[in-house]
Amino acid sequence: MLEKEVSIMFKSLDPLLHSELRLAVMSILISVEEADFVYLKEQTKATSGNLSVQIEKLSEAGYIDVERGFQGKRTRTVCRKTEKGVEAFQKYVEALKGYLSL
Amino acid sequence: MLEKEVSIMFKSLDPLLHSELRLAVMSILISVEEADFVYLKEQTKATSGNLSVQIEKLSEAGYIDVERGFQGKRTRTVCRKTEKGVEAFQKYVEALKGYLSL
DNA sequence: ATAATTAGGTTTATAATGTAAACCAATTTA
DNA sequence: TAAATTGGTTTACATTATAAACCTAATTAT
Repeated sequence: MLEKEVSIMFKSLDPLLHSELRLAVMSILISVEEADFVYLKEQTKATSGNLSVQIEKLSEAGYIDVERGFQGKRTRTVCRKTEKGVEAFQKYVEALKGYLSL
Repeated sequence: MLEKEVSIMFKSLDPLLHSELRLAVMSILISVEEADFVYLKEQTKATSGNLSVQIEKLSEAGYIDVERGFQGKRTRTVCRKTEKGVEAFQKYVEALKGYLSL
């Protein structure tokens, strides 16, 4: 009985979300319809390289959609959360609560 | 003005605590006076090697005290949170809330 | 008595991750 | 036209996480 309680104590934390920058990106995208590279960079204070890599990972995982297009003549990369991304985020938050006793 | 709000959005996450296993260990120690290696291993389902390494890191950081002694004739490693560890944990939880909108 | 097994770990080697620095192409400004 | 800026990507390095191998002491089986 005790063992059963124990086994549910610490759910594993999705490694894709358990990363400071990727979590920040998802956090922003959850609360907003879309956000472009420049905006995400400002908000997270990440370097371009790091942000580029982490966006790519979230995209590969299917947690966000990335659309590379143009704003006038300049390139513009726009990101949006996916259904899958939202679910993963919610699940991550629930799992994390087990660690924080929230 | 908006910029000021932005700058406080994502507080940086203590890398020592932003690790699944180390966070689990701290989480246990927060709620309990002391816990030995075997208990921590059971609760976290970590391998001995990984647990050993992460305990050492928390200890080096001054977040926990580690006492190597004996239980009868067998060795027994007991861990306890420190004041510094508790403060770091609380700060981490507060910072994390900014990412989860809790 | 000694050989094998278990308990309680630590050390070491490898794989995965995170990050910054260097780079590139296009655009704008001097 | 040269220099600087924008909007990124690629690459190389440092850090981290993890498992596997190892070690010592104690227990159990032969």
